[in-house]
Parts: sequence; C-alpha cells; structure tokens
Amino acid sequence: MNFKPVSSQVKFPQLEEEMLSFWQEQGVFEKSLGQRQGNEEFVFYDGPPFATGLPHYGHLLAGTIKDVIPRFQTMRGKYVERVFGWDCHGLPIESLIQNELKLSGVSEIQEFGIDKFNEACRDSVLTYTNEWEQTVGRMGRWVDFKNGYKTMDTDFMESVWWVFKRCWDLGLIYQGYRIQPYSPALATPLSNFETNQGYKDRQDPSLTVLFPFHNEEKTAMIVWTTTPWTLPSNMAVAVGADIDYVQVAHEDWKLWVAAARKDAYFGEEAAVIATAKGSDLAGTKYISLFDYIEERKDKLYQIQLADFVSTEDGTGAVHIAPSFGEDDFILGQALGLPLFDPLDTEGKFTNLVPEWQGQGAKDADKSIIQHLKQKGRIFKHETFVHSYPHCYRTGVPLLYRALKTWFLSLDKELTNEDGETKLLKQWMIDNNQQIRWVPDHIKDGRFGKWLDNARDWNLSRNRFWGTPIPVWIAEDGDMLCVGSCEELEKLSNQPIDDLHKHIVDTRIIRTNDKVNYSENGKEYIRTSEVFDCWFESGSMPFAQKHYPFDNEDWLKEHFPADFIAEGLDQTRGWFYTLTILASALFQKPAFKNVIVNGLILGDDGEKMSKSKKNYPPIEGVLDSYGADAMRLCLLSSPVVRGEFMAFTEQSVKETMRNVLIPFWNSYSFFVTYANVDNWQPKDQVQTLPTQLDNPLDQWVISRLEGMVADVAQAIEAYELQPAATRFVEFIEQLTNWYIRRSRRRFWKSQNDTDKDQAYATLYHVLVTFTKVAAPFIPFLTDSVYRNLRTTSMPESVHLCDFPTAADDAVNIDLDRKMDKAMIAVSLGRYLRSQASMRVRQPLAEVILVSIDETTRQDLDAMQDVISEELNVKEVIIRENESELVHLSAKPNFPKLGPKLGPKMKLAAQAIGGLSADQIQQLQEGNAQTIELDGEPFELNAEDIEIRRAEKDGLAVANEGDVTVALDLNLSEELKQEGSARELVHEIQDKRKQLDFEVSDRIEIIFDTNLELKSAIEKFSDYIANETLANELKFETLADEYNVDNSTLSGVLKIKLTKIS
RNA sequence: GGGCAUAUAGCUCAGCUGGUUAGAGCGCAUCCCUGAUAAGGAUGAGGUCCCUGGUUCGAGUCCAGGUAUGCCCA
Repeated sequence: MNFKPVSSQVKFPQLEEEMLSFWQEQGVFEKSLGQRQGNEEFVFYDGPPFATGLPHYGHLLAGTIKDVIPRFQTMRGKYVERVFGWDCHGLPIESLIQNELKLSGVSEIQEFGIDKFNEACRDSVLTYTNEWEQTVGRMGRWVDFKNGYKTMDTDFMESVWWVFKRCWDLGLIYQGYRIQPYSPALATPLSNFETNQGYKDRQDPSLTVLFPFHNEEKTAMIVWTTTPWTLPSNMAVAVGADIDYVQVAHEDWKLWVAAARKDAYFGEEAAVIATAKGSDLAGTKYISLFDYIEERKDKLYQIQLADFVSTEDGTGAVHIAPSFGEDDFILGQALGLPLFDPLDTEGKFTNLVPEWQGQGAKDADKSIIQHLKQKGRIFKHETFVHSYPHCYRTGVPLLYRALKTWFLSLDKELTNEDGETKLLKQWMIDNNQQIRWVPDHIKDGRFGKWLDNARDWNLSRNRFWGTPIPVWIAEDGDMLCVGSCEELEKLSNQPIDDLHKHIVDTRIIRTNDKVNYSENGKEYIRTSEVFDCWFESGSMPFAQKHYPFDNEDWLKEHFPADFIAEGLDQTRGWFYTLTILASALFQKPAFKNVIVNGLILGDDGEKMSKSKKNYPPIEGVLDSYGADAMRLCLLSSPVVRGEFMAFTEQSVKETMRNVLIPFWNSYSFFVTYANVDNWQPKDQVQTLPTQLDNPLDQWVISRLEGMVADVAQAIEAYELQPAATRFVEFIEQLTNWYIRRSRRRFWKSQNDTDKDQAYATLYHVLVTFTKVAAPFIPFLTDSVYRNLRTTSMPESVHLCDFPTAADDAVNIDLDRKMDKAMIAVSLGRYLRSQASMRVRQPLAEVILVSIDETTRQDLDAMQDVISEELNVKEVIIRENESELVHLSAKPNFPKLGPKLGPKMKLAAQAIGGLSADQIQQLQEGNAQTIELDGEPFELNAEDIEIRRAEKDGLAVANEGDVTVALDLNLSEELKQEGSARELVHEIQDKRKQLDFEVSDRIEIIFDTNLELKSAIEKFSDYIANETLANELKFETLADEYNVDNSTLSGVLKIKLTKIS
C-alpha cells in the first residue's frame, strides 16, 4: 500500500481541523517563512481592524485576499512577513465604554475621571481578540498575531508623535477653524457618526428678513433663515451671479427677490418693477440688523456673490454668518470677513450681545424675532418642520459653529531626495499614479477624484482615548512640538512610559525664558485634543516597527509596501491617510499594489442585518462546508475587484460541488487504483512524466500547464477572480473528459506501459494542482498533497515552489484535435439519444464528414477516443458533406465590413443568395464574383462563413465544420455484444451490492435462455475480463438471483461468488 | 445635491480593440448512466443584454440623457 486509502466520502470541515492541527504542531507557517528568510522580500502591510466587535464576512473576505497573495509570493520564493495589527483607539470603543458606564458626553467623562475612563477603554478594547484569532485561524489565514502591533502601545504612539513632529518641522501643521456640529448640552463638538445618529424632525422658525439698501430709499433684499439666533452675527448677504432677480412693489417697499421665487412670496399677479442679475447687485451696501461687530467694518454688510446660492427654497439671497455655517465660513474666509461667535461653551450668548446675554442660542430665537419685528425688519414669520440633527445623548438641537482645530496642510511645498519640489497635494496625486489599483477605475475615479478635491486634513478630535497631539502651548501662544518620550522627559523633567492623555496632560513644560517671563520662565500646557485615529492608521508603516526609534534600517527595505488589501470603504480612510503621510514624509506612495474588495450583502442584496436574518452565521457555513469552500466562493466572485456580492450559503455549496468534490473524487479514484496496482512514482522529485504515448495523457498535461500559466499570470496581476474561476474549467476537463475517458486504463488487469503512463500522468496532474490551488484552498490541497508526496518532497504543499508552467507541454495542436473529437462525440451522443439507442449497444460505424482537411486529419487522429466514447466499431471520415447537409453562406463581417463599409448590406444579401455549388467552388479556392450596386466584387473563401443545416430524414447532426452520421443498423453480432455489455453492467452492479472490493476475483453462475446463453458464450472472455471473473458457469438458480432488466430478453438469473 | 461603481436567463456570473444565431454554472423539465456516487452525461424550456435617443454598413459593447441599486462625500 503506497498511499493512505481515502474514502470518496469526505468531510471537509473535519479534514480542515486535522490540517490546522498539523500546521500548528509542525509550525508549518513558521517553516514557510523560515525557508525563505534572506530571499527577496515581498512587503505586506496589514490594515488594523477595530476589535470592538466580532469579525464579519467583510473581514473574512479581506483576510482571505490578504492570505492568498502572500502565500503565492512565498511559494514564488519571496520572504513575506505578515503581522497582524489592532486599531485600539477612537470613538467606537469610547462610545461602548460610555454606554457601559452610562456617561453622557464630555463633561460627565471629565467628572468621572479621564484616567479611569481611558483605563476602562484600555481594558476592554481587546475583549474580542481571542475570537478574532480563532476565526482568522479557522479561515486558514496565516498571519503573525504574536508580533502584531497595537495602536495603543507606547512604542506605536511614540512613532505617531515622530510622524507628527516631522510634519510639524515641515511646516504642515497649523491651527485653524472648521465648522463642526456642536452640542451645547455636552459642551463639545460631535463626530459625524454621532451627528448622524441624532436626526429628527423639529419645528423651527421660518423667517424672511428685510435688508434695506443704503443707496436707495425703501429698497431692500429679502433673505430667508431658519436660525434667527445667527442674525446678530450676520456679515453679508450672498446672491448667485447668474441668478435672475426681480424687484417687486410691496406696501411702501421695493423688494428684491430671485425671479424663480417671486411667485412663492408675492403671487403671480405681483408686478415686476425691475430686473437684475445677481452680479449686478453685488457690492450693494445694506443697513445692518445689529451693530455688535467691531472688526473689518469696511468689509461688512454688502451683497456678495457665491456659487452655492440656489433658488430651490428661500428668496435666492442667503444670510451669511461665517461662524455658523460651512458655506458661510468658506465665503467669509475668501472675502476676509472676521469670525464673530458670541456664544460661550454652553451655547449661551456672552456680553458680546448684551441684549440676550445668558440666553441659549435657540432659546433666544423668539426674542430676537420680536426685536426685529419692532424694528420693522421682518417680512414674514412662519414656522416649518424639517429634519435637523440633535445631540444623540441629550436630545438638544445641535449648533454648527466654527471651532479651532489642528490641520495638516496639503498646500505646502515639499522637496524629495532627488531635489524635486511640489505641493504636498501634487505629490499625493502623482504618487497615486504609481499605484496599481484593482479594480483600476479607482485610481482615477473614486480615489483620484477624492485626491483632486482633497482639503487640509482636520487632525484633532476633542476626545480622550487616543494618541494626544504632542503640542504644548504657552500663555503667550508660543508652541513646542514634542516628538519622542525622551524629549518629553527632558522637557518636563519627569519619566514617562505611557503616552495616553490622562498621563501626558499632567506633564507641564517650564522653560527659563528670562526675557519674556522674568520670574519663573514660561509654562507650556498640552493642547487638549487627541489625534483623529486615522492619523495613527496612516502612520502604521512606521509605527508598527517603532520607527525610527528602533529598526532604523528596516524602513529602507520595507517602504513602500508591495501589497495591501482593504474594502472599498477605505478609499477615504486608510488608503487616503497612508497616501498623505507617505507623501508628506517621503514623497512616495505607501503601497505599490492594492486590491480593493467590494461590500458583501445579504442573500436579498440588501445590507447584512441581524434582524432581517438575511445571511447565514459564519460558524454554520464553516461547519457545514469548510473554510476552503468559503474562501474559494469569495475569491470567485467579483467582490474581489470592488463590486458588491450577494452572499448565499448556496454559493458556498456550489463552489464545493464544482471544484472541491470533483477534485476529491479524482484524487480518491487515483488512490484507490494506484493502491490496487501498487503503483508508485518513478522519480522521488520530478513528477512530470518524460514519455507519454496516449494523446489523452498529452492532452491533460497540456491543459494543466495552460492552467498553471493562466493562474500565475492572473495572480501576478492581482486579479483573483479569473484565477479562482480558472480551476473550475480545468477540473471539469480533468474529470469529465480525462478521467472518464481513461477509467478503463486504470482498472484493466494488464499492467502495461499505457497503464503506467496513465498513473504517472494523473499523479503529476494531482500533485501540480495541489500546488497551484494551495494559496486559494490551503486545507484540501495540503491534505491531498501530503498523501501523494514522496519522502523527498517537502512535508507540506505550502513549503513547495509554485509550479512554473512548462510552456513546451502546452500543445495547441492537440488541444484543437481534442476539441474536434469532443464535438464529434457530443453530436454522436445527441444522435443516439434521438434514436433512443443506448450507449451500451455497440454500433457498426460512425461517419464523420468535414470539408476542411485539417479537421479531417484531427478527427482521424482522435479515432480511438471517438469510437470508444460512442461505442462504435468503425470511424469513417469523409469529405463530401453536401449529401448530408444543406450549405448556406453568410458574410464574414469582421473581414468584409472594413472593406465594404456602407455596401455591407448589399453584400450580405448577395452572399446569402449564393448557391450550394458556388459555396463549394469557394471552398475549393475558386473566387466568385458578385454584383454590388452594379459593380463587380470578387469573393474569396475567407470572405464568407458557411452555415450547415442537417438534411431531413437522416440521423445526421452538425456543428461548425463537423457533421456526424450514425449507422443505426444492428447485426445479430452487435445485438449479442450489446447484451454482453448489459450483462457486464448487471454483474458490476451486483458486485457493488455485495460489497466486493474492486480487485476481488469472482465466479459467475448464469441461469438463462438459449439466446442469451449464446451471447454469453461468444463474449465470455470479454465478460470475464471486465468483471474479474475466473469462471463463467451455467446452472439452475433459485428465484432470489433473478435479474430484472428490460433490455435483456428472457429469464435471467445471476449468482456471484467471491473466490478467496 | 456631487463623485464613483453596478445593471446580461429564475439565481450567480462570462462576453477580448464594435462584427450580425449573446454564453457558462446552478435551478427547472425530460431522458441516460451507475467500478468517481453529498457524483456523472445528454437534450430542452428560459433573454426587450435597465430605459430613451444618437454615432455606425453593423451596438450587449461607443456617446448623451434618464431609471434603479450600492458605496463615499456634502
């Protein structure tokens, strides 16, 4: 026995568990790394997931992609380090802890104690890591968890500080304002995520206000607002340059409004006195509502142009308060308007607006409206209901206001080591061009466009659990940026081993600047914000190795990465932040190749949702079908090139049935017979057979090598779907043609050269397939490989080299011949089924007709295959097809189209009308002339395509240039042979029922009529040979041995006895 | 509202630089096979290639406009 016997029944999940133990015990992953140590490296960066929840399908998908490419590159001889990373900081974990501790917002956290809060985050952020390791491991992903990084490690955070300080030194960091949603109740800005949670309908004032012009009596612009509390901060009114405005008489006023909005405000009948474009009105000064603002008075209270003005609602003129709206802010910046924010941290008016001092902004609305009414400045006062964000904790309406934050500027010039200077943004855009994106449209599409419109990065968050921004600020505004623990220790005179906010904030830096501060020097206090945690992820290439504090040389060889993979949603996340920081620090892209996977949806094409139960649980799928099936299912889907995928359990099952089971069946077939024949590979290392005489063997090897080449090429191009689906095609060819056609060669009793070559071929095919498919389905392939390998081969398929396609084994000629044979066989089978002629009944002859000489030669070469498959005694090949089929012609459009152009239609008609004789003439190389629009045109054979239709009343079938006719006449001898075959079938069936081994010898006793008896006697050798019978006897048998087979006439009883 | 993508058989997907009978697998129906059996083979039914226009001798494929869905941004 050479190979461990395998059952055709296989439990993949169980097999996978066994492989997991084997890998674990033998340290196969470590060995796969170890044996490539010192080789050229393939650099992979792992994007860190949040561990605040359990892994879902999206993670499994990304994880699988992150496994396949490194496995492939390892088999290609590269050293591929893969370490896992954990994203520990950020709002998801803070929200979780806030919920647990029932803390509402910033002030309650501060009361509770930032130290206790942060420690609570630290304690629970790694809650699910064990589950993650378990699931990632179960999926067969090889990744180093032990040496992984966490973004909350002091080493990691120190590197983040270093990255920031580099940016600082490059002059990229500045403080500025950005409009942010702000909760007055919590006295803090909210994140987008929090803001989106709090949308609900509310009733707000809908106020239309008069802005009277200075230069014209009783003339005013009307302006609509829903936030009266921002009116004290009004600085301008914006109109659209190309929008049409009209003036309408109203009471004793002449009022300007957008033409499109006139009817809504004044009715259709109101007369238009004057018209103007927005651009005509620009610069007009108006009388302000209030007089609180002292700065830049020269710039205030004018009509300005802005492109965001619309006429969909309101008046077509927009009230501008730069402190309280995104558009307002940007316009204000552009015009050089000041900021005027008269609200305190709780959103109450300060003494800048004495009338409403102490009142909350929204609370003051009514009183402000009242005040303006008295001044005669209200045109219309209504209320309306709209969806508006509220504080997700306290339910109070949010305010949008300009708040000071830290920015990273994209607008600074940077010079690379070659002396090239560009703006940072330009570096990012150019570096993006060096990246291979899969799918490629992301480069210039989604990501490219995002870069084109990128704005300065708002780095800071007013939160607690994150890396603190390492800037210390003195009372006079002087700033110090700290780039390392050591630096902070020196400056603060205190040791430090944890860089979290609650520790770092206690470090106060004192300098002895006697010039400015004669007594005690200056005191620097850390700015309160922490980093947007994307800054940490983006720093990962450096921070994962504590660069530059450790591993200073490491980076030279490991930046940029050769490969990363993440989901489509990371375009604005990791892909972006990696690109910014790599461009800022090194003016290079952070990665050279990236696979972007799409979103996995539920079976109904909707988002996966626990409540809808539109997806199967992960463990369930793994337990029923296994990780290989899941991996291959995901990899075969367009989801690996950024498209979405509706995930169904059915699709996993299908993958298993299309690839895994047929492959396993081939393997178990091989092992069964190889053990019967005691076959073993001739060569301990080289599996490719040197001499193959049977065209089937040559053919399957040709197809194998073709597949190897295709798969390798696809993976190298990072196109995993074509690679994964390529297996299906090959497995189909292997099982449904090669093995089916070769089965007899394995089970025949003579041990001849042909049999040996069949074994050698199938052995090579199986071993090679395990290697090619190993990165995709690592479990099954290793299990098969380990049974098939010789002791001189590596102990695991994952320690093997990826096969190099033996190009000279690809035999296009043979591929074509076999294709022709397959067509002939398929047509012959069709004819048999039309005539209800079962395949076991031998026929005298099949006639194959083709006018094409090459095709005839091809068919001739494949005679044996065809006659066996169709069960015919003789294959006759003929040239003259006209007696079997009608010939007609149609134009070869690709050929004629460019030549004829508009005359194509006429030509099509003329060619359609060619006679069979003319077509025949063309075939024989005689050009035919047709008339097009009165002009002659010479047609050649290649200008037409021939169509064939079977003539009625004949057992004839046609496809392309192959026509097949079957002789359905049965001689007595053929009938007898048919009966013999039928008997063999019955005996084989019985053998199986009796549970005989495939190699057991038997004795057969028949009890039957004369007719069958003579058939049995005539074909006794054949029957004995096929069924491994030593003896055929005729005796009277009891009824229990009755055989019921309608195709065999007469009484028949058969008894089988095993000969021991 | 903007950007990007997707839309082909009941389902999952192919379809190369435009070439005239649009393919595969699964499912379904009928039949066959049973020494690969959670298999296998044959045949069949099943299509407005999302819609509308355009370019072209010719459009599933190119262009414009729209619809639906998803993601990102506002």
